[in-house]
Amino acid sequence: MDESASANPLTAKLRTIADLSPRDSATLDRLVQDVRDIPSGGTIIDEGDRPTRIHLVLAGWVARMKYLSGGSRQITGLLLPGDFCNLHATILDEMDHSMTALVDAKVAFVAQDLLDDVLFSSRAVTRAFWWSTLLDEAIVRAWLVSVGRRSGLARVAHLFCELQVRLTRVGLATGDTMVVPLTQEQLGDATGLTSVHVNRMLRTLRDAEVIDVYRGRIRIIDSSELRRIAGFDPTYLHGPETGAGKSQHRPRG
Amino acid sequence: MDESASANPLTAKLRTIADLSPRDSATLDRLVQDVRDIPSGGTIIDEGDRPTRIHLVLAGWVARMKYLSGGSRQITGLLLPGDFCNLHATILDEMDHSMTALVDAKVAFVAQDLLDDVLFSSRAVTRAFWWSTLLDEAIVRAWLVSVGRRSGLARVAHLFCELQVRLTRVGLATGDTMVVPLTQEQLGDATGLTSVHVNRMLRTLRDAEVIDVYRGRIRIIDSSELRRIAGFDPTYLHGPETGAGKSQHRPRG
DNA sequence: CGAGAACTTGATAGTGCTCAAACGAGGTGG
DNA sequence: CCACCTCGTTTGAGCACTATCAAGTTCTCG
Repeated sequence: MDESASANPLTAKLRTIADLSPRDSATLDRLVQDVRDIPSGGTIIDEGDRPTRIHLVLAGWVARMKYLSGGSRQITGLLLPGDFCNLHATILDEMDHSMTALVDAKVAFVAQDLLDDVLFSSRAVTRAFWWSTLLDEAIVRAWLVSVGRRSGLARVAHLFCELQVRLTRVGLATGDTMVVPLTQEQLGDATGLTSVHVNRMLRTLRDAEVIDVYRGRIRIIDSSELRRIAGFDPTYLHGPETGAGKSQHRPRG
Repeated sequence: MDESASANPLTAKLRTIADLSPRDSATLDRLVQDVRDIPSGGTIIDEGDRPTRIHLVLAGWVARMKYLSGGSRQITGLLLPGDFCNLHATILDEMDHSMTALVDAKVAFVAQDLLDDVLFSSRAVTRAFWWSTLLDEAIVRAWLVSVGRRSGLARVAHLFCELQVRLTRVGLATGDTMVVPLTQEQLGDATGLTSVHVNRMLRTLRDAEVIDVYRGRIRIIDSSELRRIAGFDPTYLHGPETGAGKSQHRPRG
């Protein structure tokens, strides 16, 4: 959208921790060649497919999801603009989950060779890509912690805290408001809850005047209270804004 | 233990998918220089620490764990011999979780430079390391699916199915029996259940004559029934033994 | 043999699920 | 412009899976 700077959200994201030269930035733009529009609900790659390209989300939201035989499903990751779907997926035989666009999305399809070229183009870029990979892993682990050990209310709150940080990094959230185009069913699939229960947790957060939800737009009214409810410690997002909220863990037994 | 072949469980694991030359195998052994004994319950690296080395488990079991402020904790990964704790962790500022030995363990501490040397020593090794990294990610995601969408019984069963495959790869399980030195509380921390409930699920599996648990040793009596209960599809472990159980997912909505 | 850790089991409570129905908003065709 | 249809949200009632609390019991090891 902004033509003066790079329109590449990946650059914005990597700048979170890396000092990218204009040349690095230009190199990253080389990834954006084969851009495809994926309509809302469209599949980018399906379980069982053999991956041949790497995917980079440029616009819209994409979910990593796994369907179970009973018909239920779990969203194991939300990919925002600037996020990759598996940097080296082409090494694997077949996909064990699928990637679906949750809203109309733009996705760059990148050949592994091109990716490798870019990846090793400079020390800063290599390092930034590794950071990005480790961040993705950290996010999945944080989700596992949420789903395994937090209450429904805390899970929903925690997801919002995370999204606020991630969206801010790519310029998609400013201040206290962000667009979260997820249905309550999708929120449930991401947090391991049912849509009915998500609805009740949202109402609780609204009644407590912690957040305001209106038409896919979330306004965080009381950020510190939201983080308290969530037990949110941004350390795992490994950014510069981490500061403040250090964890107070205490080993047991 | 077996002096004739490489005593390096990493080699055994990577051979699952890679054709490693004797030279590759020797290169991998170079990682095993600074080996430390970690007693049961000992911490390898703690939340908040700045990682300076990569860790490779050689013997024993190690858990990735995250403590929450309420005192509860979630195990987000079980590292068996041959498993790395974060190939490039040194890129990150500080650990967002800790690594603890669940039994007496031997862990190789590897400098990032040495690791990089080995990593790029041959095309086969580079590829094998990537496979290993992607596998780790896939396992976390599978745990997330379990905890988010499976019943307590299925979660416990699924973990056993996974461990059976992983232990077999490094020669620690033969046939239907494996040593699983986890307390019921630790099983609970891994599956998002309480120790009491784990106990009941184990009893259910035992009463159904699906598994036999005795003194930290598990014998799988009815493998296909265990996999049915778990909804286990080994595809995510991306090995050659994947074969048989293809998933039958059916997208919804 | 004693002490502590881990396992078992029972009773009770509660968080979150299931089933059901009504309501609201957006889109489409008449 | 309105009827109608669909998808998503909202709310209620009842239930079930899993947590919590509380003893016992068994195992392990010094």
